[in-house]
Amino acid sequence: MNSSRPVTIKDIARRFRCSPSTVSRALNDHPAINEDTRKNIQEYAKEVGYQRNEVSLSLLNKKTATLGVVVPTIGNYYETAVIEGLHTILQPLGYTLNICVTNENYLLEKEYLSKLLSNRTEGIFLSVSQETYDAGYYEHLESVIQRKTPLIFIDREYEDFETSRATVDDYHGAFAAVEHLLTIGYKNVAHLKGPNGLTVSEQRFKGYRDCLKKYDIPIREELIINTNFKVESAIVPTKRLLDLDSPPDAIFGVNDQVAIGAMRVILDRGLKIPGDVGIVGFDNSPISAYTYPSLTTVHRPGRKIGMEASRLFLNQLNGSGDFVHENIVLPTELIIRESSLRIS
Amino acid sequence: MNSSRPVTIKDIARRFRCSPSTVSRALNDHPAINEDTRKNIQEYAKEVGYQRNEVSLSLLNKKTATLGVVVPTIGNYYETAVIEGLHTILQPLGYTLNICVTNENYLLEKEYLSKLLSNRTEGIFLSVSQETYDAGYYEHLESVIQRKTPLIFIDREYEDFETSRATVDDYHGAFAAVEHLLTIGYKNVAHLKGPNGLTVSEQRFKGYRDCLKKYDIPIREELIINTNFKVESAIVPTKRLLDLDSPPDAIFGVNDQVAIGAMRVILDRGLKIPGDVGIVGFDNSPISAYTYPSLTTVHRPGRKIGMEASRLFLNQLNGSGDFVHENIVLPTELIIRESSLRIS
DNA sequence: AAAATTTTTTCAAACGTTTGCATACATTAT
DNA sequence: ATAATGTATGCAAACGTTTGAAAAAATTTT
Repeated sequence: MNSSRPVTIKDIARRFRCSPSTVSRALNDHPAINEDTRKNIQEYAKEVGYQRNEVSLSLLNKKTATLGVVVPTIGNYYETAVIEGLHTILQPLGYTLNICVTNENYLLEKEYLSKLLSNRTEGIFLSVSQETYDAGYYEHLESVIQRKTPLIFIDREYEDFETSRATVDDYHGAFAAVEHLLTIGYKNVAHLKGPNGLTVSEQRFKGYRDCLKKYDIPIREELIINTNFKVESAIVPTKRLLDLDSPPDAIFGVNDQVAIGAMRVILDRGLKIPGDVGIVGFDNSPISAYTYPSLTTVHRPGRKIGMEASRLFLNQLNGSGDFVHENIVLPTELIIRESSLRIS
Repeated sequence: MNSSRPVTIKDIARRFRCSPSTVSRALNDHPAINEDTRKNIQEYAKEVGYQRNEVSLSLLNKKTATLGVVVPTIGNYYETAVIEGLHTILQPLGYTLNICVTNENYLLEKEYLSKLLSNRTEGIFLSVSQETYDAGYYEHLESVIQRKTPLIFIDREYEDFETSRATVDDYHGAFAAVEHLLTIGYKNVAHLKGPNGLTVSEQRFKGYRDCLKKYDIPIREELIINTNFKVESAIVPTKRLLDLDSPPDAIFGVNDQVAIGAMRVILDRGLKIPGDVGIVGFDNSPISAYTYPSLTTVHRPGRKIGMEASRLFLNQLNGSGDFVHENIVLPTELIIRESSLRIS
């Protein structure tokens, strides 16, 4: 059993009866190294499977080439699209993404941030957890700020925090969705809302509300019911909506999952979509184009958000001390499909 | 502009005119430190936001408490469930998961593995990319083996590799799915297959094939068409199936996405599900319970796979040199829903 | 052959932390 | 007063690598 301690530069130096510096230089193609020495050392290194210890280099250079991505979940299409976008830009620059999933849990988020800092992560992309938002905690961010580690908020942000942000224009996306329903003749639009407090939920809700206002339609509180973004969480609320004395003739879901859940309940009642009830979702997840009926939805550019967030990070990194934080808001796009095509 | 170099133990030592050792001991509650000294130092450390540099510790202890999770994608429910399972077991033990997405790309997979080794990751969970599988490359794994870094295969494995594995019993899952279709009266079962070469694809295909054999049904090559797991990739193949002179009366999709795509095409043709065509998917993704009609599927225990894989890793870590690799195969479960309930 | 130049190699410090051992100081027992 | 004990701190090495400066070796020029 040869213990498998990784081969170090010192081991190689011993083997060639030279100093570690020589080995280091030989491996890095330093010009001031004899051609033969270089060749021999490189060959031997390859042979014994030498791999340089990046940990020691990190310590020396105070650079880890690692970035933290802290998100509440990776269960939805959107988050994975964001990660893909980050990846697209940052991987080629040599960065490793350390993806941390908080499960909407404040304590975990705090722990991850602390760990990322301890590991000298060079930047953090953060989409705060629901618990964090609910409780209004933010002390755990202080240390990130204090250490001047670039911090980029994704989507869910603290409004009173001085950092760069990349967000989707949820407000206008929601507005457009509801306006679309109203203009083709739906009168009573319900909203399956996201969890209270989260920016995405609230912005979409505002878009819904303001659009109704614009068309002089009174807000009916009973048409607004909370969900938790998951498909299951739409079932009971939709039933409640349909059981109302004056049920809605259209539903705007906070995301596609919820909209799909709602569709199911509606179809089960023998109602027609879009004939009896119109449906609009949010996200433009791949599945939304293939449900039956296909789902009208608001495209949310996750990949672009990831790429923009990367750009924000890079700007902040290269920026001077008095760097002004940027706030990117990407537009959404209404994708009209069958679930809202009223055959009048 | 105070440069934000992180506070070190040396800085604190200078401040208290003592040695770094004392500070280190004070911060770690070493008994041989004067109570006052300890208190003062700890207070000051907190005040200036000291956070110990884990990089230096990693170098010293040759421990990084980091594990690599290398997967082809995180876009599907299953993968995220696996990650959740890994997380559930390993996070409480202090491990950080470094999630690397290869996008089914061999070069990226290779680069990630090399980087993980360079960063002295203590273990690697690997689900090999399609390209890797296709090409039959495996040199990039040699260095992992050589360094004796625990390597756990998840689902997609090289059959000729000496490592621990956690896989789902795709074969029997597929078999059960097809048997279900046959026993309730479907005669011509088509299969929307996954990409060639991948274990999951091939095992499910084998289950399909062997089940037909068991029931003395001849294999019709034209009823087996490839997809790439994505919902879009099922559209054209399904159309082709329906256009056959003798079209299938049931379709077994390699996963839920593909099955959902197929359903859409079938419904668009005015055919009834399950009346005219029965459908079964694979994965039991959350959405499958809420499609219209709901989808019969094979439950794939992603979370459990993650937890079992963690266990395999821990066993290997604590195991002696002559550790025997384990091979865990978890059973699947057929979930019968509407899409295969023939109303005869 | 000595001096000047070029080429190649080594030395030593640095990154931040921990830890066994030595040392200094204070206290108690002789 | 001296020796023995106990308490608190410092020294130095170690982890693996890079790099400026010094040194050594080889080569060229005078």
